[in-house]
Amino acid sequence: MKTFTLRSPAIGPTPWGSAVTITIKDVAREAKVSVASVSRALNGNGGVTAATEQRIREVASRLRYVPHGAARSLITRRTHTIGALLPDLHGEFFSELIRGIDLEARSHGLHLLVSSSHDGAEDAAAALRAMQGRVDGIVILSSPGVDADFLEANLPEGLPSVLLNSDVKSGAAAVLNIDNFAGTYAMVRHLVGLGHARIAFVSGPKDNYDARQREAGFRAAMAKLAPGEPLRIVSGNFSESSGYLAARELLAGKTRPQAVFAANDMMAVGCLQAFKEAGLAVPGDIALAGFDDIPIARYVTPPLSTVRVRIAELGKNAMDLLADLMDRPGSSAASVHTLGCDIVVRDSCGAHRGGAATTTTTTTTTKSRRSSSR
Amino acid sequence: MKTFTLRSPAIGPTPWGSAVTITIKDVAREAKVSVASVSRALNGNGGVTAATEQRIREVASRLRYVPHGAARSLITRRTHTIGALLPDLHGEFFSELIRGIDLEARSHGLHLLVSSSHDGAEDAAAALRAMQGRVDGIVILSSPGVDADFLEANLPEGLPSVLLNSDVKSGAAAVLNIDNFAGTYAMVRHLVGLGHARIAFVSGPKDNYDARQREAGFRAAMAKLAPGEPLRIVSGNFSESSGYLAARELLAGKTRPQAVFAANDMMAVGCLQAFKEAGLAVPGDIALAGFDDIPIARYVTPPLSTVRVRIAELGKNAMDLLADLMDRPGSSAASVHTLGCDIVVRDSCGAHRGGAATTTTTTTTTKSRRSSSR
DNA sequence: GAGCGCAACGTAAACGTTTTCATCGCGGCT
DNA sequence: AGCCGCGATGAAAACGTTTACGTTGCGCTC
Repeated sequence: MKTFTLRSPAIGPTPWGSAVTITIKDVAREAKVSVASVSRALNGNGGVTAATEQRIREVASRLRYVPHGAARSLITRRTHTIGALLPDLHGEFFSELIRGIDLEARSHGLHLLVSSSHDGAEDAAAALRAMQGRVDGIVILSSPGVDADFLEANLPEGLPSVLLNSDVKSGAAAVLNIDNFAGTYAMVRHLVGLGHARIAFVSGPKDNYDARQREAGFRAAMAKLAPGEPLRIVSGNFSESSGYLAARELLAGKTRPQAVFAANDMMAVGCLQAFKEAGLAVPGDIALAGFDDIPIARYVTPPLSTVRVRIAELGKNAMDLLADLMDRPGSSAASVHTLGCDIVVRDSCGAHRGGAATTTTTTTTTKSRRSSSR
Repeated sequence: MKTFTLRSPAIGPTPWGSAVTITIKDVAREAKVSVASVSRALNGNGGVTAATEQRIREVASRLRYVPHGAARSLITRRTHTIGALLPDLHGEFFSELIRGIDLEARSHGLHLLVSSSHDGAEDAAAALRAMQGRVDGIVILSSPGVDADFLEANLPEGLPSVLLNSDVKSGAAAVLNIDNFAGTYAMVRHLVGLGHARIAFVSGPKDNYDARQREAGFRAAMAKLAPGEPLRIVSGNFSESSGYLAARELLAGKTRPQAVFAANDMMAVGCLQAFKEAGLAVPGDIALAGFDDIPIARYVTPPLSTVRVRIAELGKNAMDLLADLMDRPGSSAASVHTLGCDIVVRDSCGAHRGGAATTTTTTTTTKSRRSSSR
C-alpha cells in the first residue's frame, strides 16, 4: 500500500493521488496568471510586478513546486551540471579533488556528475560519450590513455573542458597543472642546503605526467644546485613495493647516497622500510623525502618530509576555470595554469627544527594564451 | 553576434560546421524513415525490420548521433542517474564509497550525481531539493542532522532511496548498515582471548550512529565475555586529539587497562602517541585496537590491529539495493541490511603471529521486511 | 477471392519549460 | 484628443524525444 498524502494545488481541498508532480501550470492556475508569468517571476527575469511575483512565489513554495530540470534543459540547452572524469584511483587524491570541485561547483549553482574508475582509453571514451549532453562542462584528470589524440577524437566539440595534470596543449581545453617541477626543485634546494648533495631520485612511471615533471625538476635542480654530483636515478612506479625495491638497489650501489628523494610518498614509505631493514637510521645515516603529503606521511617514523600539493584547491581552481570557460562561449579555451606546492619539513630529511615547518615555495601562476574568437 | 553554423545533414559527404547538434530528425531524414522508426530501432523496441534497423544504426553512428538526454527524460520520466548525498567527510571512506557506488552504477547503466560536503541538515535539505527530478534514486549517507524527521520532511515522495549507516526505520527507504556491533564484539573476543580482560573503550561522538553501535557492541561483548570487569569507557569524538586525551585520562586512572579499544583508528593513533609519551610499550605494556582499517593503520608503529570495513563493497551493495528498488516501483522500500566486517590482527594487540591475519567475523545478512503492494 | 490479422511504418500528441511575439492598459506628450 | 511608448501579461511556438494510434501492405484462411 502506498502511503497517501494529500496535496492540493487547486482551489479548496483537492485530495488526489499521491505521487503527483506539480508543474508550472498548476502554479499558474493557482496564482491566476499564465505560465509565462510564473516562469518570469521564478527566474527573476523581470517583466512582472513585485506584487504578482510575490504572490507567485508564495503559491509556488506552498505547492512545493520544483521546476522539471529536463524540460528546462531541453529548451535552455543548459544542464547546470558539470562532469568529472577520473581514472581508477583510490584514496586521498580522489576524495580531496572531488571535494574541491564539488564545493566550488555548488557555489556556482552547478551539480557534479562523477564518472570515475576508468581503466583505459576505451573506458574513458565511453564515459565521455555517456556524458554527452548531460553536462555543460567537464573536468578531466588525465591518465595514461588520455592524451591529445584521445581528446581530439572523443571530446565533444565546443564543450568547455579543463584538463588536470596533462601536457597536452590542445586548443580545446584549458589545462591546470600542479607545479611538480618547482616543487621538486625546492625540495632539492632544501636538501642541498642541509648538506646532502649526493641525492638519489626514485622516479615514477614514465607514462605519468606528474612523474615526468618531477623527474625533470630533479634533473634541473641537480644540474643547477649540485653541479658536480653524478645523477643517480632509479625507476619506480609510484607503488610502495617499487620504492622498497628501488631503495635496495640504491643501497647495493658502491657509494651510499646522502639523501633519497622519492617521486611520491608511497615509494618513500617503501624506501623507509628498506632502510629500516638495512639497519640504517633515518635521517641519521640517510635522509629521505617524498612528494604529495599523503596523510600517512606524518605517521610513519620518522615523519616524512615531503612536498604538499593542495588537492582540494586544485579542484576548486579547476572548477573556477571551467566556470570561466562556460561563461565565455565560443572563445578558445587554450590556457595553461599552474598550482604551486609547499614543501613540508618533518624529521626524515634531517632538518630538526622542532615541529614541522611549511614553506610555500611556489605560487599559483597563470600563463594564459586566451584568444577570443567572434 | 552568435556564431552561425549551417545545418545541412543532407546526402553525401557533409563537411559541416562545428557545434551542430544533430537530432533524431536528421537521422530520420538521412535514413529515409520517420523519427518513430529511428527511436524504435535505436532503443531496440522491435517493430522494425532488421534491415532498416541496420541502416538506421549505420546512419546514426555515421552522423555521431547521440540522443538528447533531457528530451528523453522529459517524456520517459527517467534520468538514468542516481544521486549520492554525503556529509562533509574527507579521505578514504569518501573515495572508496563513491568508487563502489560508481562502479556498480555504471554496470547498471546509471550515472552518478554527487553532492558532498554538507554541513548541517539545512545544507543537506537544500541539496536534496536540488536533486529533485535530476535523479531516479538516491543513496544517502546519514549524518547527525539527517534523521527520520529530516527524511520525512525532505525526501521526495516515491523516490527510491537507500540509507547508509542509519538507525531510522523509515518505510520510505531501504537501510544498509555496517555491522559495527558484531565487529566490535569480535574484536573484544579476540582481545579477551589474548588474555586482556581489562579493556577500556574510547567511544566516538554520541550523535554518530556508527559510534553508538560500536559502543553498544563493546558493552554487550564485555558483559558476555568479561563479566566481572568493571566497564571503563571514556568518550572521544573520532579525532586523533580526542584519542590522545582519552588515553591520558585512562593512564591517569588508578588501574591501568590491559588493552584499549578505540572506536576508530584515528583515535587509536592518538592513544598510541599518548602511550609513547608515557613510556609505555605497545603491545608489551598495553594493547591497542582500532576500528575502520584506514590506510594509516598499517604504517604506524606498531601496526594497528583493527576492524576492517569494506567500504567499496558497502557502496556496491547500496547501489544494488537501490537498483532493486528502482525496478520495483510503488513497493514499500522498508528493509534493513547489514554488511559484515573483518578483524585485522596486526602487532598492536599483542598477538604476534608473524604477518597480519584477517578473520571474517561477520557475514552479510539481510533482514528484509519488504511488503509489496499491488 | 474476399476478409482478416499482423507486422512495419508514419503521424501527431505529449512531456514541462522558456521565450518570442502580440495584446492590453495607461500615462504623458504634442 | 489622439498618439506614442512602455510595462505587464497572455498565447503559442519551440526544444527533441517517446509512444499511442492510425495506416498500409502482405500473407493467410475460409
